[in-house]
Amino acid sequence: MHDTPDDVAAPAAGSRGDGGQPATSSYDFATAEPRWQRAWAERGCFLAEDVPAGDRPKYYVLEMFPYPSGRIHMGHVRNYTLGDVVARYKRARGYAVLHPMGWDAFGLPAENAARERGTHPARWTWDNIATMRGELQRMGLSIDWSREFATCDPAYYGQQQRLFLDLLAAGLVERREAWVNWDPVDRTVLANEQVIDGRGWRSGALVEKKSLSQWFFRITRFAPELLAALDGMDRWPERVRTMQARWIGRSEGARLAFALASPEAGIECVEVYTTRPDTLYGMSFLALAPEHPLAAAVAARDPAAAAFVAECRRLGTSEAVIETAEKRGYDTGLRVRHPFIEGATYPVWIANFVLMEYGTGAIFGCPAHDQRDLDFARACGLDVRPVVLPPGADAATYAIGSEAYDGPGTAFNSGFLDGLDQAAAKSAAIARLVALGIGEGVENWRLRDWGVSRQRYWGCPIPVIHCDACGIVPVPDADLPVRLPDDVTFDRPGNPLDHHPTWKHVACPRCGAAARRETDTFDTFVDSSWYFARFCSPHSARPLDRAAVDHWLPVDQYIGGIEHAILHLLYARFFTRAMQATGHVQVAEPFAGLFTQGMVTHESYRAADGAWLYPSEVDRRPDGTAARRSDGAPVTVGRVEAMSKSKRNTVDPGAIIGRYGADTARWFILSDNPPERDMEWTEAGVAGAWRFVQRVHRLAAGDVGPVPPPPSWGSVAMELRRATHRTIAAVTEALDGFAFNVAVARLHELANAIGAADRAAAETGGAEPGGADLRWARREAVDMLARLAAPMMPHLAEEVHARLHPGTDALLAEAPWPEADPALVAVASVTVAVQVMGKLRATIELPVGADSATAFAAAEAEPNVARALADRRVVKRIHVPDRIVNYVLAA
RNA sequence: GCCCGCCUGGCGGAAUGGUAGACGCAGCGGACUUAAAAUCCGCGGCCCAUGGCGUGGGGGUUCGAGUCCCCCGGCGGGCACCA
Repeated sequence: MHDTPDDVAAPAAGSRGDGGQPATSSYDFATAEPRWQRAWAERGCFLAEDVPAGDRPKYYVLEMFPYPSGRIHMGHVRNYTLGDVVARYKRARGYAVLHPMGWDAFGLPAENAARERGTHPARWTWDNIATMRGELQRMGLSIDWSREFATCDPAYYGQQQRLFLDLLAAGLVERREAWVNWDPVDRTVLANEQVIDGRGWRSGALVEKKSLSQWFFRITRFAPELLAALDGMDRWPERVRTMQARWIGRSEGARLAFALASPEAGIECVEVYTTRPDTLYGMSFLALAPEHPLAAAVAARDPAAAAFVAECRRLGTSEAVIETAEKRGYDTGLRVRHPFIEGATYPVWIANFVLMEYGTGAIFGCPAHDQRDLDFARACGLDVRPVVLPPGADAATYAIGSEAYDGPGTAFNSGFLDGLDQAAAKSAAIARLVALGIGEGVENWRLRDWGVSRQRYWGCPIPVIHCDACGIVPVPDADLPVRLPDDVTFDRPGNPLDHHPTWKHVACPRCGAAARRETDTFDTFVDSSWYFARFCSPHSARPLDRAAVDHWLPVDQYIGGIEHAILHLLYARFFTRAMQATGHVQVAEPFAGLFTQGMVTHESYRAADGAWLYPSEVDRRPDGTAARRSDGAPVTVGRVEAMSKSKRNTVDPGAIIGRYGADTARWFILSDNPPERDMEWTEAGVAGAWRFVQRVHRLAAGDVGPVPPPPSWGSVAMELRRATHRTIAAVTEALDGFAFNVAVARLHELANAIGAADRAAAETGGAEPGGADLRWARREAVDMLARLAAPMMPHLAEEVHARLHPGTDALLAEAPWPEADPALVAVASVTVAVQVMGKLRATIELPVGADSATAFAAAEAEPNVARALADRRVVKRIHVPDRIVNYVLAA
């Protein structure tokens, strides 16, 4: 049987030593939580101003906004709890906090729902939003709901259209014919980043190549800045910065033209990009991508070449990735001249490992110093000629085996480059190429422009009109937003906007002739590339209000999943720079601090027939086995892994909150481990959090109202006060460092200290008559427990606060963060470890700041220490005040 | 293959180069109870125990290493023919 809160009986009365006050019954979160949520809402505790009048410093906390898929999941609970702790804590620390919420509401699932169930995407989306808003509100998040928006609202996407037209006018958008990744299942174009292992990131279908006219954001224009700025982003995780740097992929090298010994179909030379111009003397072949124009020219007259090219294309996206592609090639019979060696020529091959998309689609092969070239040379019987001599190697005998050498060294066998180190050889080679007029030093980027056209209905319409006479015409500002039509059908594949009988037919705004609307919509990553800025002035009639964004941006703390390390975060960074260039914002970078949370995991369960079972369908037995609840059939307990619908190892946040309350769910999700790591959701863990919530409630039961300060303090009261103030300091430090699990541990300790004081009080009654000092100290301790726990369990904290401060209507949500009294944090004496040769022999109690003479005397008085030192010569004595004493003995 | 991270009791984890294992979970013992639940208290790394060994393994720096350096292993993640 599973316990529910309702089954839990009231705790025993008189458990405290303060006169036998009966404790109250267990905490009724079900009425308390909504009550405090209403109180916060009525007082507008969490409302921010677009441009605040006061002089409080600003703090913008943002969690990645959710896609309204239907219900919230535990990943959301973790994400939004983390953000809420930060928001509530910073608010208490005196910041004016902006903590908004919205909906990433465009996207394919809404259209899939329309196709599968006949629900209109808008209806489906808005229903989901309503459900999920309710679930988030039950979590008690300190969100400014007056700023809420959904990206599928014309009020939002209309402004996005304005931004787009500004970017278009600024030359940051381009339309061009491009080979695109076509997802045949979703029937849409995918960005390179959305193709994973040759498959669509959402559908999993094998991606095909297709040529279409597309809109592109010119993200490559900002590649240098996007890369350089990563260095200064010290509040981003190192690995995210590394991933982005690699994605942007700057390299330095040379671009040079190889002259063909005899022209082919009018082509006289082949351009090559290389990062190793210093190894040109080691060349043994030139290789072309199968899609290279020269390869096509050869294929046009050579059926065998054509067959090889066709085979590469077939293997291209699919099997080449699955198999560990073997290097293969086709000798075209053509030859190119070496740029430096008079009269030398090399064969031109078509090779399956050369990519048309990177560099120039052709390479020169230097097998000795590039592993891929070496593999290819060995497979095709080509020369291997070393031209870089590793330090210490002998030029006469140095040879390449099965591994290419790409380390540092000195050029040899290299004509005018001989004896130069790598850097010098590179510049000398480039200088010669320039002098010969056949090449130059260049930098190259891996980053591609961002194609944003999607052949979908449920997205933001791209606000342009195609006119046969005028070409591409922006939709005039007065005609914005370009709204999606409601009356669409999903009974055939492709884009419903294109099928719509009237929507796309409009008059050209410029010449008035019949023209067509663009029927493509934006990639939904566009929607999420500026939403954080819109939150600053969500109701503005322009995309952004300069005063508001200048005040609030950048986001001080952004929190979300690592899965967005490249796509979303890079697009948002680009968009911010684009908005800066068009005068919409002042800042260049959107997110000053980034925190990436770990996943929520759970055991998975399988019945004998192999079917996955939900945790709620399974009973865990004390002996570690598991059984299906419905019939007791045995269940196999599987791996602990990320919660997913397919494995059914999900736990419904709504059910947890309904059963235990939001505070318990929040407390558990924070308590078990550091937030950047994966956490395992367990029933036992929730139950533990539930017990602590109840315990805090019990500690605040009974007579806890205001008491006059006592004239003096007994030792029990003083000890409790010290524990309280140490906790204030420790929890503050933990929250500053995102160590929420440590903050939880420190609060457990304070609760333990209150319990210990209660027991001591039962014995001594305190120093003051009637235990006035203890009553005061205890009340302080409970007060601080509630205030320090408030960012994490806000409802119960309010409940306790209200009980401690009867008659006040001040809310804890508006109260300042407590400050530790340094005099109480400081301790009078410390336990100092005594080591002999680094091994612990004793501990001694010393006054704080005791000098070395005192420390050594006390240490040597310890029998264990004296014994260890007996008959040995002490070479050195070390004393680190308040820390340690160590004796070094002669060998 | 390359890059990044991680490895501490039965489990999650804590620990400015200074007493390793805070705090919690699970466990065991006790109190309370007619009984159970709940609650409260206590115990808890390992061993040949006045001592010895212990933070994946091996080496190093240091008076002192979970922490710093080098090598190796394992696990996880990211990128992947980027010329």
